[in-house]
Amino acid sequence: MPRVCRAETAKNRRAIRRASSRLFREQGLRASVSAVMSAAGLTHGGFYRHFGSKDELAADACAAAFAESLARWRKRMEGAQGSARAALIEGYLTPHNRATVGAGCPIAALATDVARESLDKPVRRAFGAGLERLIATLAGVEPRRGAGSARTRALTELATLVGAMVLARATDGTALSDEFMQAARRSLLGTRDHVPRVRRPPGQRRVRAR
Amino acid sequence: MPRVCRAETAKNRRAIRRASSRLFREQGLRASVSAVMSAAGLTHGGFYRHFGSKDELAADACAAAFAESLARWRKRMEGAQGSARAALIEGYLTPHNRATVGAGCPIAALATDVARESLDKPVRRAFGAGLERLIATLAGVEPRRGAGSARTRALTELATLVGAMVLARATDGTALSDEFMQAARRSLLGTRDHVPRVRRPPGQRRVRAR
DNA sequence: TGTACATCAGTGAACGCGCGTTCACTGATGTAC
DNA sequence: TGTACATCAGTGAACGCGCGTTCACTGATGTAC
Repeated sequence: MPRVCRAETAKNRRAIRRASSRLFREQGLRASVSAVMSAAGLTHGGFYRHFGSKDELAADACAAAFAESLARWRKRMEGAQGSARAALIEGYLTPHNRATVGAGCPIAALATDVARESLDKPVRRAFGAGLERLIATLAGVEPRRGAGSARTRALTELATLVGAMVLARATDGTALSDEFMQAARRSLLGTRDHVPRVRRPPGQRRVRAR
Repeated sequence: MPRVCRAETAKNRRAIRRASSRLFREQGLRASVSAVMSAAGLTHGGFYRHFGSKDELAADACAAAFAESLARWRKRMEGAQGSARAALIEGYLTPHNRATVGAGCPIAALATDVARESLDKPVRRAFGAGLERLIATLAGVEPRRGAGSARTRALTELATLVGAMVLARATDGTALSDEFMQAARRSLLGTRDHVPRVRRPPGQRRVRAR
């Protein structure tokens, strides 16, 4: 079935973007063009009508994954009863998120793959840009606490979240996997057995870690 | 040159182990058998005299990388003037460590790859076993601080270290990369702009977090 | 210690397979009149 | 609005290449006597 109408073409492009965004997160950047096209319901030959190269697709898929992630973060923050920060953290460190790599955080899924790409690859720019947006969101989530350190705190919290998720996934199926997620939740949300005395801003919801 | 003496065979096996341990960390588990053998100074055909499969090699290489890492941690702890914990953290979050993936922490290098392997692959057991040993080391580093939470603290600290390193590598070449390492160092070592009042055990060296 | 021979570590070609990319082809779509 | 035709989205075969693994071969090593 050759030559498809413009609306159909646009729909197919979105399908390729969506499929690649999922498959790259699940399998890494080595997920094949054929697999992506097949998941989008097309044959591999038509790929180059939509993207100039696999590298270009990787950047596009990465950007799409970050956009999706950012939208989810914002939704969680807005829907939070009490601390938006706690809502983000609790929403992140869940067994469901651990299991659904293809729909989850692109940082935890792709950071190592991106690190292995050479510095001029387009996926690096897409990753960096998406990352900066998530950092800004996380840094802005609770404007209190000492001067210029909101960003520093956000960077560390993100590192802890991503590290815990990556480690939980690498140890999936063992008790250690749950331990990583619980430990990070407790530490970040300040349950008493980890950080003894946390000064909690008044009016903030007391969060149960676990 | 066929049939080599036993000492030579053992030496070659060590060369394969060393090369694979480095290449897997650098390129991921998709580093090829040919590349490994070539880096070990051999041709690819002889590989199966040493290992039953690439999966078996991956497990062996992973175990070797963890052994190397554990030895380095212990050395740092013993050589520390002041806080052993601070020595570990400062030794981990360095530009040198960020640049030398092939000789560095196997967790930061391989966790995502391991997470993508199916649960029955031997590399998962090797990874889990090595990880537990590093966790035990980190948990035992400072026996103080509230009852059963040494392990919980170690798990979170490891997540933060690994997350910061992975993120620093993914953003290598940008200012953000250094920021990740500095933020994690400050947070973990308790410089005042992040965690306001840390009770420092007496006699412990005051650490500059850059 | 010396000799005869089986063993087996390493070589390099070959296997079937999947990769990223190219290309001739198709015919419905979009456009010029 | 209708007609003629150029465009181009999608197909499927093909390209050169590298993958993990196998195998016939080699000859120095290790062993049995």
